[in-house]
Amino acid sequence: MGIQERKARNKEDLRRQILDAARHLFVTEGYENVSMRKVADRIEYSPTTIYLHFRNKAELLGAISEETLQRLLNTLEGLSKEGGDAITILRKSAQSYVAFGLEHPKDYDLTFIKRPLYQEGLRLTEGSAGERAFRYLRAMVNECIEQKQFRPVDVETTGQALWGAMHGVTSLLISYPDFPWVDKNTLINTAIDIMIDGLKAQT
Amino acid sequence: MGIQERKARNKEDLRRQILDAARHLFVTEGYENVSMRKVADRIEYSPTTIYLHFRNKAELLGAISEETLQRLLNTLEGLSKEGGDAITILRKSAQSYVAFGLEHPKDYDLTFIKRPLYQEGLRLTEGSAGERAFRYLRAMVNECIEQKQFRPVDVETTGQALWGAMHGVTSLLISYPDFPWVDKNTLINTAIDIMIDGLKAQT
DNA sequence: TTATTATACTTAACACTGTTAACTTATTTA
DNA sequence: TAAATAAGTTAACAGTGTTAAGTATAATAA
Repeated sequence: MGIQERKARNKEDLRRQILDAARHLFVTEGYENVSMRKVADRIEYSPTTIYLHFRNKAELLGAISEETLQRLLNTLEGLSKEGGDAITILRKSAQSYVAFGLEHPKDYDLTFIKRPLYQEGLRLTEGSAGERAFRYLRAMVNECIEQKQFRPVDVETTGQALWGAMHGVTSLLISYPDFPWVDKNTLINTAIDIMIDGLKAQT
Repeated sequence: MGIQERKARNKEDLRRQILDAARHLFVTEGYENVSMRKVADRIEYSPTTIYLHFRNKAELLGAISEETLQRLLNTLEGLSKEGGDAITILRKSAQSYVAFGLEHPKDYDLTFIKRPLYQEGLRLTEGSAGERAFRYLRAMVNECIEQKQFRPVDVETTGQALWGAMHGVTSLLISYPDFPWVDKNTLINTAIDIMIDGLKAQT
């Protein structure tokens, strides 16, 4: 029964085309400046064809955001395999998180800043990228505590505070590019150092 | 020449009506679900009248955001008059900042999260609310250093890192209301404590 | 007081939006 | 070969931000 498979493959191909076209347009022109007709034009299909693959424009954005989250997660999970002590991995992860945002500012904006407003975002269902990302963060914090490099703080609270701080720096740098920031790397590393120092065990 | 004054007053009145109607609608229905026609309906004028006071919808949002910024700034500046040592004032300011966001989530969203995307936001011209807010933050950090409660960190970098952390916690709590957050106050105070601990002078 | 000019506001229109229902065409199954 | 399914399109609806042109009213100048 290769026929059904071919059909499924074609359908999947078109879905990919739509996603790629939409991401390109969303990133270059901004979500609200991109119409379904523009996306359709780009893939040379009629606008309504998109609705055979996505319920509406918000769901199209949702699918793109989910892929962004996956890419970020892959970057982060790769890091823990490089080894090093717990704090080093945590620091590198934090740096990578912000770096990802600054390297793909429009994608970060769509996924973490803009998306929640359109679609109650960030599913944390078992196995979702969001859930895996947060489990990764929890494990890092826990490791720092077990290695006695952090004082015995609450893992969940600390994880959320760390995410907050990193998301804050990232989203401000992205959202206000004209603000008179100090050197970006200095700012990022200072924010990370302050947090880590504040969590360190008293010596 | 009371006539011109009356006219100016009427004009100002209508501007206020537009701003109030627009803020109410933006906050209750969301910026993109509010049309210029809806705002006009609410004040019982034709849609085009709004364009005699604001260049376009984004500028209308900009004016509302500026007022929100003013309100936040007033709240903060009131705090420093209550007295207390430098760290206490800094902590209370940080708490107030987040509290403001959580008490007016839609306003915070419009001003700090959503606005930048529509209009390259946050003017820092001499005397603007944004500029005053940042001067206030710098002064607080400086005071903590001079009182030897903070180690001699760079004031500008530290201020920006603090703002980042607070904005991050605030915007995440607002943007992801369904996320399994720990107790909000615990999270907020933990984030603040970690930062302050990380900045304290070694004793 | 009358004619002119400026102000405040409205009507009508343009080009575009997300989305749905109804239709056509091609492909697969019975 | 006929019926059913799938894939894709056309046409339309109700609504959008915004502009140009028009109208009425009030203020000024003659």
